[in-house]
Amino acid sequence: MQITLPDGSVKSYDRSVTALDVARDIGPRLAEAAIGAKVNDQLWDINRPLPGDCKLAIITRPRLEKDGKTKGEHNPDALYLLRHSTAHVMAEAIQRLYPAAKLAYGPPLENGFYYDISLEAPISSEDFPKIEAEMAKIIAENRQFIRYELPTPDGMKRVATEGNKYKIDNAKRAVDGGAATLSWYVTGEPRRIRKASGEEFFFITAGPVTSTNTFCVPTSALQGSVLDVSKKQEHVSGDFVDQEAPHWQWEDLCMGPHVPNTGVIGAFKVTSVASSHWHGNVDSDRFQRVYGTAFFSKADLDAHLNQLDEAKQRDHRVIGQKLGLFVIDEMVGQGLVLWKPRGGMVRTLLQEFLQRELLHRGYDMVFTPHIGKIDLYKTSGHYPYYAEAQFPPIKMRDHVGGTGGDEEYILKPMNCPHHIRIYASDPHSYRDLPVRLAEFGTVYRFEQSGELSGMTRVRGFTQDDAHIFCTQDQVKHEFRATVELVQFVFDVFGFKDVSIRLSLRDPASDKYTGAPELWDQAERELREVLQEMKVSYTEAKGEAAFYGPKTDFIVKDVIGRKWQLGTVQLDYNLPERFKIEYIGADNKPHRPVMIHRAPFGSMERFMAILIEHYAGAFPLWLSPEQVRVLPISEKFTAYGQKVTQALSDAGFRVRLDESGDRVQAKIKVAQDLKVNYMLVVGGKDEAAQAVSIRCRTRGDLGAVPIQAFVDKAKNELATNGRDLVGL
RNA sequence: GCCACCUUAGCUCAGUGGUAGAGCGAUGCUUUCGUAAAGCAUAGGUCGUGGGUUCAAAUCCCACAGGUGGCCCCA
Repeated sequence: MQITLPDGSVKSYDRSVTALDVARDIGPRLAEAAIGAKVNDQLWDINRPLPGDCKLAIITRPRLEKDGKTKGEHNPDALYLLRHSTAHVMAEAIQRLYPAAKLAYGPPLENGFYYDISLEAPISSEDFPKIEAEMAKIIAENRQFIRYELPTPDGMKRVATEGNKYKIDNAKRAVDGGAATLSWYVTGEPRRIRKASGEEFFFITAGPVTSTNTFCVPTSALQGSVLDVSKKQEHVSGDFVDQEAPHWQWEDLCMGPHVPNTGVIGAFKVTSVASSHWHGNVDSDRFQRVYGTAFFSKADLDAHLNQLDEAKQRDHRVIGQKLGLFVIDEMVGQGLVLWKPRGGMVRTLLQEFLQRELLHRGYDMVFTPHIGKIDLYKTSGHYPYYAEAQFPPIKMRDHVGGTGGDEEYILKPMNCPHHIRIYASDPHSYRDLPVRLAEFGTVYRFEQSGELSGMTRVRGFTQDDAHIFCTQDQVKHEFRATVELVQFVFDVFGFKDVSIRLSLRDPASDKYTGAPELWDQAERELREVLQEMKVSYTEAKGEAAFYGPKTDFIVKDVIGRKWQLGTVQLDYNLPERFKIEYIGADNKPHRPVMIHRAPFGSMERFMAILIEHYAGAFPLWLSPEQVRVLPISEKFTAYGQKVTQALSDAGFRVRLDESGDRVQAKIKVAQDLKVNYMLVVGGKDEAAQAVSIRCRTRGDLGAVPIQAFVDKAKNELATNGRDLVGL
């Protein structure tokens, strides 16, 4: 057997070996730290015989710093194994506490793991300590994870015997996916029984012993952590001279792999419980989804929990409240955002910034109303396709005209139909194209109540929307220009962790409108442009808009949820539905192509992410309050007013703190509000006609003449923050 | 929409069946102060809403509303 190690060296064996055997041959310290392996880039149990010639990398537990934290970066593979194993430990603990619990599915996650479990009574956070205590016992017992495999017919029989329909389903899926065997992991060495003849057997049982869920194998069948069950017997007869008392033994149908034993789990926590559904289907069985996380050390866990706490402080809902940026008022309605003056200032600045950029890039601004007649949306396809996501129609009767008919309007769920009608209001020559119509257009969607969340998911929001009408020849150029616009915008705000998703239709679904050939063409063109631009992206089937494929820009919020911000969508369908035209060089009518695009996505969601991105500390150009003047006592209020006026005249957003507080208190207040610069003014400053600058991050920067501060601050704006005041 | 949990002063929160509390904020007075909270005083609450149990409910039960975490959804 030829084993190729990561450094390229090769080890040869003429016998079956496990990754641990190889690790031992390399060095005792490696073997000591080894908890798993990667075999041909696939995770593998450290004690499982290697499959033959292969590439092998040993996964070790991390080295710890003096303070107990992992040295350097966490190894995702090591954490994966650890958390997958901890999920088993938690499931066992829950089954011990609630014997009726049926397990469904328990994968590791980026920051932890969960297990979907069917329980008779729901559990709550009050039950966590009990579960954690039970887990701690299992970990203290330092039990081995032992793997055994059964050929699929035998394996299916075994899951059927256990009678857990979810596991039966998991097994069926594995078999349908081509698995030749099914594997189980036993937590802990099984009970041993010994016959008078000296033969020793493991007595394998799933959960509490019954007549049907047990079998026996000779103890010699345990090699490494793998139990060879090819010689299993349902019953062993004869005289037993030594028999361990029946004890609880736990196993789970599982692909693995796992860490070698439960003792590897250094620190863990059950973090939350929520509900989920079998196969994600609402009409199907409901599970308790119990979340937890695990680390190799207590210090790592504490650091992680601290980080979560800090993230909570960065949450836009928390900061929005603290800084007075926005409020969502019960009396106004769910999911309807009220932008308070400070938030409104930021939004105005965002709009000014983008609008300047759009005008520069050949867009025209338009305005359209918030409602439209229902036929408009029937033509566009919104109404029949997404009726349940819209506010119900407003019925109007024409009393004055007496025509007697009812007219129905809906709050617009999208701006495109209105923009299409603007396009259609004039004849167009190919010479006019592309036509780029932009609007900060407010739309209303009746999102499910359970989905609403701060400013990231709301029922009324304003898209920084635009629709580009162009010829087929112009599509790729225009599409590329819009993607570049989105990239430009994200760059201005310093968003680094952005993923690009090419959202395609799911050919199996019937929720899309338009001919498949047009979809294929649009999807092909988007893909080509992204490839030409050499941007990395992932493709997501089924994520397209109902009228066309799109390129979405996804960012994460502070608690790790992913949100789509910018989007660029290619659309052959709406021009067709509205039968819009332009006259080509051949003097014949042609159908233009539409591109929908929104760099921010919506003002609300963008603002939410921006608040979290900056932790509320907006850069000078975006700050609702750039400067606050702080007289050291009320005696200097008059001079403070003079300074405030000078700054205001110079175009800055500035306030004077006229309270009777001491300057320390004024600073505290201004710091908490994340004001960029505080100007402390007292007798010395007045005498010199100066201001003492304090920066919210860099503290006291010393005194300068008023005009000098104005110039420095203007320079900071002009250089987009590269030249900071005080440097 | 579904499941679980939560809702007490403007904000953050304590209060597990027996007369509603704290800190911050607000207001007033004193202090007139040089870089992250001066001192004192006062006001502010039918404890989300409605119903029920009880001699007695912020506290227990039910319904509704809103929020949070998930699920489903997401043009």
